[in-house]
Amino acid sequence: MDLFFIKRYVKLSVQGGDTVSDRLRRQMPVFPISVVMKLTELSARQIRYYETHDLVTPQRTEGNQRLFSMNDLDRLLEIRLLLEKGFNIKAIKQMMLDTKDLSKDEKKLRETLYEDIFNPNGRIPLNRGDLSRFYK
DNA sequence: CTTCTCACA
DNA sequence: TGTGAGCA
Repeated sequence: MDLFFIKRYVKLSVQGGDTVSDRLRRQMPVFPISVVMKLTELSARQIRYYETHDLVTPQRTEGNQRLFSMNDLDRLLEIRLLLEKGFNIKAIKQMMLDTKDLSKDEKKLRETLYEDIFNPNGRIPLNRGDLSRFYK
């Protein structure tokens, strides 16, 4: 299945509003790894591997089984997209870090980066210098 | 039967 | 990253 189709589908479910209940709904741990595998087309190995790198943080059941939320799902789809764009885990980790403690210029650059990267037909019109900051 | 962790002919 | 062992 086309990644952008899946992503759009998930986005519809993920979007919703910005009310407290909406946020809670997006954080609700409901998907077992088998469902996440099908929706993201990632292997269980990959999904668990990304968790060890703190790219996603699914909750656990009493039996220690992972339960993913809508947010987790959306995040995994972004990871896969970035992977297909040729970024490695370290780079992706840098890009997906919380942006709250970044400078204005840094935020602006990151926004531009994301717009380019997540454009279905888009290339990544960047200088090596711009990109290298994510490979530290 | 599904998922988990760990380890590597 | 894949894959299989051995549990829960």
